[in-house]
Amino acid sequence: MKLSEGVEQGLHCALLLAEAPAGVPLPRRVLAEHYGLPEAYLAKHLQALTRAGLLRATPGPSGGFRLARPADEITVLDVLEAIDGPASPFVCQEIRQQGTGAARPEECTRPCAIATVMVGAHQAWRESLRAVTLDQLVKRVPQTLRKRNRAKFGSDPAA
Amino acid sequence: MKLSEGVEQGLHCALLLAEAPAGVPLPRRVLAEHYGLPEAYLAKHLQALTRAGLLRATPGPSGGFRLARPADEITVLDVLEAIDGPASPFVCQEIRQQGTGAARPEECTRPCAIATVMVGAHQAWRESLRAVTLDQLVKRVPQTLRKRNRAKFGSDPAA
DNA sequence: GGGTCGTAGATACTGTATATCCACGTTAGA
DNA sequence: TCTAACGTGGATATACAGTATCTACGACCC
Ligand code: SF4
Ligand code: SF4
Repeated sequence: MKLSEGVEQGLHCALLLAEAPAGVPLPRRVLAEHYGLPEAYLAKHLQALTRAGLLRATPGPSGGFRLARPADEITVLDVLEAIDGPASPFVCQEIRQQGTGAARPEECTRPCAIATVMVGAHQAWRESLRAVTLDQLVKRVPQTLRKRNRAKFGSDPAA
Repeated sequence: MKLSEGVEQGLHCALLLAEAPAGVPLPRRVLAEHYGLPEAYLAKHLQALTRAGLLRATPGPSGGFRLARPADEITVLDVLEAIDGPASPFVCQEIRQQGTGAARPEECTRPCAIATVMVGAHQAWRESLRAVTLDQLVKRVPQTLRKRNRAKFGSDPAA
């Protein structure tokens, strides 16, 4: 079981966009260079985030990506599921209905205990990620680093 | 992100062993046929469970696999991590220290916020699985099915 | 109004990890 | 001693994450 590497890239980029002033879109090239990431691969994830309605993309010169909503309305879970998909890592193979010891259909009317446990665990995982917003993450970024980023991307709100 | 298919197979087999009477080992061939699973592949997972100390394997004629401890001392998490490994699905790539916007080492003394959130989610997931034992799962198996299994594997405790 | 550049978007290809299978060696019982 | 079970290693097939490339669109400049 391994989470796509794109999730971390997407989270970092979303976090950086949350740090930057609202009106200034950052092009994917800038994002890629800022973190030393392969630009083509990052493009795929930024598209996924855009399709999910988390980012807003504007083409043309001086275009780029920016958050589609306030940073306190975007959760870590939103970003993760936009990139990695909402599916549960546990996929049922209906083992109980196969082989010589197969259960009869009338014994499978209710979801089996194993599947129930796995669904519960997945929900616990999701809840834990849903509880944190980008806004909360920004506040934990070291002050010195935040200051440098603001200087880099033009912190002047009177644009 | 996808969980290994072997996890479900391992869980079903462990559950069946928990249903069967304690002293009777079941050979892997019987387990495989009971659920219609590829025997060679199942062998790999049963070995993993044995190495983890959850099952006890006895070679030779009338040998097979049985639980190494009582069913109420084996959790779903035990089985899952024995087969799929204990690693967190989120692997850190240290993105923050790369690229033109790299953070300085003195800004990375504490684990970053993103990693913290992911670790927390993983722990929530594990706790949810640790809370359920094989014994509890057995009680949720339909009575008719349980009866059939006992009849099949010899329920006589006076062996 | 037309040309040009810089952006996102879509598509095709490659590499790696997972799932499956097989063949041999080892151990314990009859 | 022969048989039936587990143990181990490696070869093969396949699915998916990761990579590179090409196309379409919109703003800006002339
Ligand atoms: S529903 Fe339960 S019994 Fe059926 S295949 Fe899934 S885990 Fe196994
Ligand atoms: S520790 Fe945090 S900042 Fe560093 S690579 Fe991991 S998620 Fe990113």
